[in-house]
Amino acid sequence: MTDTRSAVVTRFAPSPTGFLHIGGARTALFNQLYARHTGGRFLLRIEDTDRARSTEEAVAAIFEGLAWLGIETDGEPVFQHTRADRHREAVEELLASGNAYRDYMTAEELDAEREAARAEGRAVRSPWRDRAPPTGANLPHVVRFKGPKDGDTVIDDLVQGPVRFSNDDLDDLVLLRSDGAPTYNLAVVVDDHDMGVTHVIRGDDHLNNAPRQALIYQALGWERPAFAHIPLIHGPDGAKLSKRHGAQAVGDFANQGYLPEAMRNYLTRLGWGHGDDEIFSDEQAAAWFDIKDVGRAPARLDWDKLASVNAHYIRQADDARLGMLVARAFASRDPSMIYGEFMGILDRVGKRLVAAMPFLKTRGKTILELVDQAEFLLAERPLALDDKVGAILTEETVSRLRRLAAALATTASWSDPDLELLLKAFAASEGVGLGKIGPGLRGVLTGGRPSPDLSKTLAALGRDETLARIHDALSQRT
RNA sequence: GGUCCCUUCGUCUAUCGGUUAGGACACCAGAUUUUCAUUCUGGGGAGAGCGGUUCGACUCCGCUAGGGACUGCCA
Repeated sequence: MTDTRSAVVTRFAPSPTGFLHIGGARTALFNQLYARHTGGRFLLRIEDTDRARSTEEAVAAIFEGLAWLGIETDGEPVFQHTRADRHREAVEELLASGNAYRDYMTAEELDAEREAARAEGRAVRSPWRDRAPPTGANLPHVVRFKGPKDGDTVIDDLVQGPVRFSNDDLDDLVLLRSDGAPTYNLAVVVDDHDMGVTHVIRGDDHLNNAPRQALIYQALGWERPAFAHIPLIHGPDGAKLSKRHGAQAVGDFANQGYLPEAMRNYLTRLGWGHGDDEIFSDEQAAAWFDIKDVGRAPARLDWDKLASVNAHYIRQADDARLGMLVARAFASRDPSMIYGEFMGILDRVGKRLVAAMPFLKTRGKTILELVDQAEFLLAERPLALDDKVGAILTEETVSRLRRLAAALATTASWSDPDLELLLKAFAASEGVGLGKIGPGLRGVLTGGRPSPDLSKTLAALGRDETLARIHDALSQRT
């Protein structure tokens, strides 16, 4: 492992045109996993050669998304646009060696050529490919790659296997735009080479670019990296994942109450398998992950399975962390809230939530569901009671609740097990089963909201709140 | 239209020429239960179709069908 020349180098190279897509996140994860697995390095490059489309916010969104997911890169990120001079240098080389040419076609001529090429079912080529450049004035032009017309280019894809392309089918792609800016296909090749990338693991949508890039490597006399094109993530209906499927940005999943460790586990398992293993640690994932085990078919996002994995990690998670996440999600329900109020709510409910978390966290699959389940705790007095609760509060129940309140007011211990004993003893003294006590008490304490075992509910509420809620309901009755 | 890729239960997958085709999620039924959940037990459910190769094919090959990507001076 000391031979740095053979050490694996992977990279994630998103273009900052919006948010961090969940599919991109998985690509990043696979790259990181493979680097970890091989003891190599995992780099990040921001593909911002198209300055008009790239925004600061989008760059920030990528960093944020990766940070939230817990994906760390080795070394500083590379911004592609800063390397434009180096890209142009490579183009000069290509021009000099006869592997590129200046193309003076006008927009109209290009349109015509494209149409003709499509009609004839052939690749786009410029007449300037075999023509001497115009003399005199410095006319506007792009630089195109002059690819071979004969032979095949074979990509030995680590996921898809050998894929053969006929060179004649490949367009003479633009290397330099008329404003002198480098294009994607040129920049990736130069940057991957300069960064020492050995394994290009990226989305399936780039498979068609691979032969063009391979040809550029060849023309530049560079050794090409290994390619691994992983299938895209589709929505539950099999179509490309889009907004209407509920979420596509990493941030959406965060907002919907999924834990980053659950996302990592789920995403890793999506399109990759290791026997029957479903739940595994980051260390296990790194130890097991190999590109050859990545599936070749696109995988659909399954919300139920994600939720199930998330539920597992919620149960494992630290109570204090969960308590704050739930409190924050609860407070965030009101978008008009100002920061001070927000902190106030966190302060008011945070502690109660953390204390209740041991039995609360088995009751929901996402943080948002936990908020629903914690609602009985968070609601402020006096509680609105739903109709069902009203129906339970018969004369008999009410008088029984009075006697129970008295017993609760004087009991020495307010712990869950003692409260359970008290409840049972009370039921016995009334000569009835717990079924006669439970619904009424639960009703006045929660207003009809879902809640855990009665004794746990009492314990979570605390003595003062419990008695106050009972009195609220009783005074409403009479 | 052209080039390329894909196809095992509803979903994610295991299998890497010989298995009653396994697991997980989801679903259904039952048990437990003071609400809602949880938990437990059991159950149904798959090799797209058609041809080859082979003693033997989910596994290899071909065709068909269906799905997808690309086809930009976007990445």
